[in-house]
Amino acid sequence: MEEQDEKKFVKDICRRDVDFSQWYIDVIRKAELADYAPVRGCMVIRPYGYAIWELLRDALDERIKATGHENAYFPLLIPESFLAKEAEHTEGFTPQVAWVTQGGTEVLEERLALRPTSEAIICQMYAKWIRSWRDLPVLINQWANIVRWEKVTRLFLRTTEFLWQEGHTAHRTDDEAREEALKILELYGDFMNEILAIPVYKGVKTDRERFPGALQTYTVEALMPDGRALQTGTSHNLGQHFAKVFDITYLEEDNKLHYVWQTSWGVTTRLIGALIMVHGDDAGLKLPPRVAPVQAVVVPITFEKTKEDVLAKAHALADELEVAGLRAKLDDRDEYKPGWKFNEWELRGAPLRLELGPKDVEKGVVTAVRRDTREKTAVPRDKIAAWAKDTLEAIQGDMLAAASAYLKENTKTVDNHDDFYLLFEGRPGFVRAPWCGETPCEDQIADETGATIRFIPLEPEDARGKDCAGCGGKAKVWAYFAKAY
RNA sequence: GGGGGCGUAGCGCAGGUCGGCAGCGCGUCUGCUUUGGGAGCAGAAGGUCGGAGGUUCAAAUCCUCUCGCCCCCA
Repeated sequence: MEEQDEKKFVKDICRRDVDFSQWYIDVIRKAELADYAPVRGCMVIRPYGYAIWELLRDALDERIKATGHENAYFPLLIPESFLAKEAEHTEGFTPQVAWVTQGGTEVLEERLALRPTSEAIICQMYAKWIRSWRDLPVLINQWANIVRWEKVTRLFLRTTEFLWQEGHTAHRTDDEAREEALKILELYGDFMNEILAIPVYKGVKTDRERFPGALQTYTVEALMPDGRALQTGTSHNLGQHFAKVFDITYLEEDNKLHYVWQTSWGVTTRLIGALIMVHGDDAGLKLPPRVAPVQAVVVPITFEKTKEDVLAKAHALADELEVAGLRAKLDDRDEYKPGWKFNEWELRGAPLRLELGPKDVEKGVVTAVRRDTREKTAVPRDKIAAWAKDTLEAIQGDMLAAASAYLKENTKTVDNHDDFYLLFEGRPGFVRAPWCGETPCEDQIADETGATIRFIPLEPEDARGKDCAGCGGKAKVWAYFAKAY
């Protein structure tokens, strides 16, 4: 009976345990977050989905600025010769670059790349702008669109064009650049915890997974409910590779020319994909209050005789919540019944639903329902704003706690080859295992199990004395493996 | 890189083997009755069957070419 009721709530969404990818696509389309565009691999982010993006973008932007960074904007088009300067970078990105070869009727002398990332064009400008040690550090971020010609696409997770934020900084010393890269990693982690309610691991990428052209790539990794890891952010310590090829030099206090030390870092609209997967359930989307476009939806329950009165009171309720600083919305559409609205707002992930009908009015209460627990509470009308504020905070915390518990439960440790391979016959989540540190071994593990090293912890854990879970040789460190998106 | 599926009304699809009036469900619109977990009745609108060419008295259907999209596996 219980289960039947559960199913009745939503039609048209595939159950998560039946087909997770189908569920993911269904939620995106039914909640109107995005739609396929009539262009290969591209999507349209619809108003509701874009509202989520704006909320998380603004929250992140605030943190980026609070740490001394400024926003700027660089061109979409990058001349081929710029892109070709850093060899490893070029090799890494050329398979994915889209080109402009013609302007109007004129064939271009040099093709222009649609930026797959902006190091090339930004470094070119930094070479011009940076003259003296007094110009450093340069701390610039840009919000932009990116084009990467991916073979396989998936809404929000991998599309030909996507939105992101990319920070590009230049520093006087190696240490300062490393500190910057780590500071941003920390910032990303906190942001995902506090705003998105997504717990993450922070760590370093192995050589195999490093950003093309970087000295070191730091990563933020989350776990999806299907047991696959998703990289939700990266921060690169670029060293002096780019400085040397783009000739970004400055005059130090010692009156000598030095190359700058650089970082770059970014997160993308992929975060919305993570939000959907980490928190969603069979009823649809479940948004953490801090990024919910509608935090509290007011649904009036109207009957003919009391309609006018209830509607007026519902209106007043929504207004009062807005004044109290909540993103509240009155759903007074006449053409849908309350039951329909309940389902729709659950599907769209609104954290709180406030029902107001004649019985509530009579008793002086509002019937409040939490999206995350479906818990129903009769809240005294005069206390509703304060209650809603507190409850939204509680929901935010509870959602993080639930996701953290899942991450913890699905992080396992094994210390030998057999257990390791056995685990990866399924999708065990993160697996912590001893590793020898050799790329060929890592390649072989990837070939045989489909799992890759997602990260090595920032404080490497000594695994000497153990055998490598892959090749059986002498292990050096504990690495975290997972099958990834 | 390999494999598979699809293109017909806004959305989801049937029809295709066997050529013969362009269909169904949902949605939309109008009206009335309704409204505490996806309402009911009555009526209406909506089409270059992805595109081009061919066969035929006749093509969504058969043939050739072509464009596009999606999914799965590595």
